[in-house]
Amino acid sequence: MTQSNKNSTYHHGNLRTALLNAARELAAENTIDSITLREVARRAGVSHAAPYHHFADKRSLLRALAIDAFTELGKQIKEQWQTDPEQNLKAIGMVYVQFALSHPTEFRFMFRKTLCEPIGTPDELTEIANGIFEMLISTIQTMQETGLATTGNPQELALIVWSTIHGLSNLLIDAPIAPQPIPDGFLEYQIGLVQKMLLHGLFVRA
Amino acid sequence: MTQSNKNSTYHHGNLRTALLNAARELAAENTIDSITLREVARRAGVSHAAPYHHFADKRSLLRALAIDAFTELGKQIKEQWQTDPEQNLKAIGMVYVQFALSHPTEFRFMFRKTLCEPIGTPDELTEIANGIFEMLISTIQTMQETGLATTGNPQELALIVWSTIHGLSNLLIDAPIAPQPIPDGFLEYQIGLVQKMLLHGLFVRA
DNA sequence: ACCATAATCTTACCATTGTCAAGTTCTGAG
DNA sequence: CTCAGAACTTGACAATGGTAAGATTATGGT
Repeated sequence: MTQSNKNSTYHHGNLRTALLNAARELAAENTIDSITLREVARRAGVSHAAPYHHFADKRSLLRALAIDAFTELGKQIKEQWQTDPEQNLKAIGMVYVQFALSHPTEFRFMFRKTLCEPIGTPDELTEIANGIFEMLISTIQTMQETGLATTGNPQELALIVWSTIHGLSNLLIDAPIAPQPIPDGFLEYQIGLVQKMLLHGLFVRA
Repeated sequence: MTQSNKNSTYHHGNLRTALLNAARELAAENTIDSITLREVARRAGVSHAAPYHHFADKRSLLRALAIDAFTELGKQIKEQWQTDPEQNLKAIGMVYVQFALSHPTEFRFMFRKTLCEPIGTPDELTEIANGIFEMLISTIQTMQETGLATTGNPQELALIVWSTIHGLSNLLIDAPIAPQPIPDGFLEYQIGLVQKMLLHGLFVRA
C-alpha cells in the first residue's frame, strides 16, 4: 500500500548475481564474516527475504561465492596454459599466488570447509577444486614422461607442489607476520625460489 | 529469589579458562563459526553477560584461543629442540603438521586475521607468531654458518620453508580434496618429501 | 575486626540477524 | 485471456552480540 511504483521493478531481473556482487563488495569492505544476508539484500535493493528465492540459506550464498572463485582461478590458469610443462608449473604458481593477493577475500572463501556440502554429498566445490588439482597432476606426469622429473606418485608430488604455493599465498594474506605491503618484485623472487626448490629438490632427474 | 545456593558459587573462581575450554569444546563439536558467547557461558554454568568481565567482546575470546594455540605450538616445538639444525628443521615440520592435524580447530583460529588487533596496535598474537618464525630463521642461519645451506636472505628462505609446511597443513585440513582419513605413514612420507625438497632444492650447498 | 571499594556475576533490555510462513505482484505457457 | 507458478514483500520468531544497572562476594587498608 505504501509503494506504488509505476515502473515494474518488482522483479529484479538479475537478482542472483546482484546478491553475489553485493556480498563480494561487503566482504571486501570488511571481513568475510561481516557478510549479512540482510545487508546483502539491502544493497541489492530488495527485501530481506528475497535472497531465499535464489539461495537455500546463507551458507549456499557463500558457497556460490567459493565456487565462483574456484572457477575464476581455473579460468585464469587455463589462459596461461602452454605446451611446456615446466612453463605450466610456473604459470600455476604465479597465477595462484597472484589470485590470492589480488582477491584475498575470495581466496579465503575457497577454503572455508564449513561451506562445503555435508559429507557424502557430491559437492560442486570439490569437483572444481579437483579439476584444478588434476591440471597440476597431469603437468607433473608430463614432466615425468619427458624425463624432466623423477618418478614417484604424481598425486603425492602434486600435493607437495600445491602445498608450497598454497602456503605462500596463505601466509602472505593471513599470517600474523608478513611485511605489509609486499615490496616490488618480492613475489617474483619468492615464486622463483619455489620453482628452483621444486625443480632441484623434488623433481630430481635420474 | 529463585536460587538460594548455600555454597557460595556466585564467583566461579576460574571462569576465564572455563570459558575458553567451553569454546574449544564447542568448536570441536561443530565449527569455529558455531561458537556462541551465550552457549559458551551456558556451558560454563554462568549467565550470558558474565563473559564480558573477562573478555572485552567475542573477538577477544577468540583471540585468546588463537594465542593459546600459538603458545602451545611453540612449546611443542621447543620440546623437540636439539643442537643439530637439520634435525630441528625436521622437528618443526613434523610438529607443525601434526599439531594442525590433531588440533584442526585450534589451528584454524591461529590464522583468522580477523582476530588480530587493529593494524598498528602491538599485537600479542603477532609477537608469538614471530617468535616461532624466528626459530625457523635462526635454524636456517645456523645451517648457513655450518655450510649446510647456501647463502641467501634467511628471512626469505624461512618464508618458503614455512610456506611448505603451512600449506601442507592447511590442505590436509581444509582443502576440498584430500583423501580422508589420512593413511598410516602418509604424513611421515610427505614430510620426508618436503625435507628432501628443501635440502636439495632450496639449500643447495656451494 | 571492619568496612569501603573493586571484582565478579545477574537480570533486563536493545538492535540485528537468519529463517519461515503467508500474502502480493508479475510473467509466460497453453 | 487466464491462471499456475516464479519472484518478491511483509511480518513474525527465536537466538545472538552487546550494554546498562543492580546484586553479591571478595579483598585490602586501617
